[in-house]
Amino acid sequence: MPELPEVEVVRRGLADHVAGRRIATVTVAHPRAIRRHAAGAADFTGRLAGRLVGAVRRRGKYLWLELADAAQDAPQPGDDAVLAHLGMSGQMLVADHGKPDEKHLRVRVTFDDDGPELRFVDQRTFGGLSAHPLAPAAGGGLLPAPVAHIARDPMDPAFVLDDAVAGIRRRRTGLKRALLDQTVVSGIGNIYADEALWRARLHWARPTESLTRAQGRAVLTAAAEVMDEALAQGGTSFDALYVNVNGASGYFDRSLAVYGQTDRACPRCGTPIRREAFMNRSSFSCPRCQPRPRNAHP
DNA sequence: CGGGAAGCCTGGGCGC
DNA sequence: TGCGCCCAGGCTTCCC
Repeated sequence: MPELPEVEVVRRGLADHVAGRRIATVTVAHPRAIRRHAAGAADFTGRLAGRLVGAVRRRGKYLWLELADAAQDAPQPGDDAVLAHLGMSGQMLVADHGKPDEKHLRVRVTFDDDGPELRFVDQRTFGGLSAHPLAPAAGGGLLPAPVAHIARDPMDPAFVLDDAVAGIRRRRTGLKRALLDQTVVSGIGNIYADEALWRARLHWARPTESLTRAQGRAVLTAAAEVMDEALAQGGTSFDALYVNVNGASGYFDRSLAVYGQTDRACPRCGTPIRREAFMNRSSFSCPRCQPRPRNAHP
């Protein structure tokens, strides 16, 4: 599932293969893929056609391509950007024209240089594309409107660890819910939340109100480290014509300590990893390293 | 207004 | 073999 490291791999791929090129045509094969573009498919394609792709930005799991008329144009408030969220199964593929269409091709973008096209492919259509004007953000920079409420992620140079810790401790919920809340800290999904909790030896149901500052720093530092490691491995797996999102977390799945490791030995103490129900899905943890707190959040 | 849960999707895997 | 069910899960929307 694409979480922060996987989206960053895609961002880098787009920066390498799409930035600086002028869009020729845009075809929407499945309207659900642009459902977040309220003005509809014709408006979406019209806003992109003929525009030059500028910088490729990311915050948390959202990424966007700035659009300009000329290469020397610096982005201004009101300029359009193409916003993408990969959801569960979204892929950005850079493909030669002759390559057969993928079964779940949703949007095709061609360029006036006749080079490889950009394809948005998404089996489960939880993801999608939309166009939005950039607007000045409270914390600086220019953001598309749907990203305005998303907190900075741990790879952002302006990320402030202690502010994120304070944000978690202000919540009144379980620790994992807070880690998954993209308005507190962004980029963390189910996989990296479980890995970070294991590294920090904290249980997912730990009430945030009883979390110490040191524990908050530990779990967020662990999240940043595990995502850095995943990025380093995921970055090795894409080639020139494939902007990598393969639906899994690159090669990093070999390095997961707890996620999906039910009944396997904890790498730290050997105790079998347990799986517990959490928000209609799963949490994986070590029963010995991460004992359930007495005051566990329900 | 904050917290929690339902709903959106499809294909792989499994039991019968 | 084929059907039905469960599971994966990020985000928006709705309700309390």
